[in-house]
Amino acid sequence: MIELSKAEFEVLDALWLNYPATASQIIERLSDEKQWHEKTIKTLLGRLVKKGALSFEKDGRQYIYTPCMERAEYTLKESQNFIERFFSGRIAPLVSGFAKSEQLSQQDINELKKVIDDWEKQQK
Amino acid sequence: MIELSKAEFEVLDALWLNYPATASQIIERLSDEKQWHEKTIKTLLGRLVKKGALSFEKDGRQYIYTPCMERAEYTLKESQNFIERFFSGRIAPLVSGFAKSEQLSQQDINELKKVIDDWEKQQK
DNA sequence: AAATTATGATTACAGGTGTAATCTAAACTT
DNA sequence: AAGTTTAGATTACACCTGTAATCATAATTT
Repeated sequence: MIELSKAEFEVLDALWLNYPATASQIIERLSDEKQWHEKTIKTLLGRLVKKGALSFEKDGRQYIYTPCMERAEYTLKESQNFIERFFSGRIAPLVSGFAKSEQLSQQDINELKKVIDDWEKQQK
Repeated sequence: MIELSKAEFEVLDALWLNYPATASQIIERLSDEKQWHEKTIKTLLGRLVKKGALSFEKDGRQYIYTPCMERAEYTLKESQNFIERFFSGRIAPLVSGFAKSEQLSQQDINELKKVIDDWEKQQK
């Protein structure tokens, strides 16, 4: 699995919003939430390329970046990894921990029910 | 939140198995799964103490370590953090990602149903 | 054409991390 | 009592990370 740092992920996440995109577009998108210097974001873009998380094409002297994987694919791997590390690979204990500490809303419950429902339908 | 590295967490996890415990007991427990040198584990214990994740009492020249928090408490915080970062704080999309990629077993579904059930009962 | 600007590349630098080795002193052996 | 072992403390060191600044160069402006 490609290992991304927190900051690297946030840059990639800004690209996932809409891609391909140039560095300046990504910087623009991040400018609301983060106080990062433009140089910082460029450094992170470079590291993402080096790690194989992004590819780019040249357009004049600019680069046009594209993620090398989909967000869902990446977050799935991260999730598996997380659940393996903290809950021996079982997902229910994670949800159960939320329930016990009153972190679940009725909306969460409804959404979870739907996921279960869909899963069962799909099993037929 | 106390931030622990991967390796630090694994050492703490070995202590959570049964505590209080001495360094040598922890080293013994980890010896099956990890190829860590004894010195490495001692370094990690020291870092855990420094970060405030462990406390200890002296017993002759040995230390007897105790975690400063419960496992469930720590994993809950990590989970919240994780879900915030990758799923904007919503838990259902994480579970849904597992479902879509066929990572859910019937057992997982049963366990999830029980969590939901218990939650609903508790709401009365 | 010269000056300025903007882009990516390279360099910087402190603090965290994995992975120990060495040091120091107390406890145990002989 | 002297030597040896062992526990924790200190030091080591390369790579990762956050956070840029500087450099080289191509494009744009004047």
